[in-house]
Amino acid sequence: MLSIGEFATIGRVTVRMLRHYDEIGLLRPARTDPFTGYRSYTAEQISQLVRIVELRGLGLGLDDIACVLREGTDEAADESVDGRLQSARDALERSIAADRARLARFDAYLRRREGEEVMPTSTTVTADVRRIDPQRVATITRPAAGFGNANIGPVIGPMFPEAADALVAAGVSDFGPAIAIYEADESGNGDGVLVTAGFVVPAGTGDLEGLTVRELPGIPEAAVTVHRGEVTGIDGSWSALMAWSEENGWALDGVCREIYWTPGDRPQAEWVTDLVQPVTRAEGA
Amino acid sequence: MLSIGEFATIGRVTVRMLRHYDEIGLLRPARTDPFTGYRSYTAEQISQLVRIVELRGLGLGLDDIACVLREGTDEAADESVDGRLQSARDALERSIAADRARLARFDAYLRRREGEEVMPTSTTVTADVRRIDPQRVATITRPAAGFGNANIGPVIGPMFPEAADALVAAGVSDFGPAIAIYEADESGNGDGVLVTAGFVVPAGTGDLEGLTVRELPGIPEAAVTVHRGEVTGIDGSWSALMAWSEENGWALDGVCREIYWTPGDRPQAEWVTDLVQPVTRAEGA
DNA sequence: TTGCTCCTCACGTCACGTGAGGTGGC
DNA sequence: TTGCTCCTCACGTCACGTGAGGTGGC
Repeated sequence: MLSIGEFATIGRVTVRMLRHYDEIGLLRPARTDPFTGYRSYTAEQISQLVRIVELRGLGLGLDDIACVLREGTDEAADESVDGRLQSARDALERSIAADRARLARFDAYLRRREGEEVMPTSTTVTADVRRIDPQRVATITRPAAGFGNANIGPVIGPMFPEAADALVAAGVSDFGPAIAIYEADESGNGDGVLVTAGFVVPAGTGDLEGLTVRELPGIPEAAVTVHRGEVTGIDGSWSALMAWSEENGWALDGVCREIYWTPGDRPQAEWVTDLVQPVTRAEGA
Repeated sequence: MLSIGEFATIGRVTVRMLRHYDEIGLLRPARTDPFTGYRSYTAEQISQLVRIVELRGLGLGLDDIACVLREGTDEAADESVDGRLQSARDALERSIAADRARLARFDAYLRRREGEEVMPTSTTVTADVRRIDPQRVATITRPAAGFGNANIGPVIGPMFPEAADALVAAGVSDFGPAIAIYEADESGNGDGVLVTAGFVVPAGTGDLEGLTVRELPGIPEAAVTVHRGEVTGIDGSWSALMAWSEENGWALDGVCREIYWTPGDRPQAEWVTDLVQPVTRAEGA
């Protein structure tokens, strides 16, 4: 019989860990003195401990380890053990992939920091690249003569109240933020833009009179920044987002969107607008 | 001014996270109503939140993030921020390396499991590969005619009491477990073995009369199993360890050791002995 | 009045590390 | 008596998730 200290030394674990394994029933000492509480282990238990240490080293949780150890003696454990091993392995792979992506972003961040130190007068944009989930939207689409707030503004202005009225008329009152999408219009002289404006509606919303309901696909990687205040200044934020994307090694890839988070009854100075530009990793970046 | 719910929606974080950031002082709302406790945020604070989310996505802890955000306004923060970023990046790299090693061991473990299912009668050895730290030992060395317990036993038997007596005579009484090392003896007919036996002594122990004190180097990767019981059965455990190493894609690489954990005054049936064999990853494994 | 948003505690997470305070055998 | 090992609580870790129980304005 070995004392807890001897057993811990041989197994290269701490005494505290052995007490913990006892407490959760993972590895009970062969004997516990009923008066002093002293734990005693047998030499045979070393192999159990070695297995626990090995499995823990693979990243398994103690409950999974308990299942693996019970294998062969407990039918319920037998059934779940393969699944538990598989999901632990999956978690490990996901963790590696996530950490690698993190490291790439970290290095991009450090390069940007360097750039700012060298050239501290450059416009500091707070932007990042993230995944955008699919959204269902109820919209109106109209042509405009070109990009830029001067062309877009007068066209899109009336579209939001119209879309909101149509939604209310159709009995939908719990719609989300306003959204705008800009696509090149190839039917005209080539400079035209198709302006789509409307509101996010709950998933599963069907057709609505006077509105086009469609599912905007999710975007795996989109450069996103926030524009604050008057809509007249939005061109500058778009330029800054484009510049930021290029500087950080992202290539523009797809149709951009604007999401107006703030209700229309607030003063424009308080508006908060997401600018969303799909991107892909640029070659050589 | 934005309510906590609006601010959370725009920033794609939970309300609970904003309360947490308020609590730890990372991001205080622009205003907190003194009577109701309601938090209000300004549109300008969005950029702060975006930065926090971005840095958290790089794996930084909230205290590190606080430091980065204070940069430029707080000299103490300025000094530590580069170090904090560096150590966060280092941690990320280490985590990736550790997870990759884990994954490799996981796959080796799964292959072994497969093998056991196919051939459940095979001897099940509980062994694993781990790092062995350097140890200081006080030893005696003598030649034996060959490997195996029949050759080694009679030679090594008297060496432990002799070494222990010499240690006590030299005034060292707090020595650790007994240890044995076996090296091929190239001075004879080629079958001979140099048997080194002694005890682990505290780091820094100097020369001792009648004993050779030396530093055993650490081993980055060693296959280790535990032999339980009589020393006469130790050959079988060694064979099993060699077989296990080969089956799991490890090539033997270096001089093996035995570590006798159990004090000599216990019956041999209770002895616990580590068998340690340095290995390297076999080609093609 | 019903819904909705907001509030403040406060426990739970995971596998122990780390004292505090005390006991038993050499 | 001094050291050493052992014991049982019980708090702390990290960044929140998740109720419980209650309030304020439409």
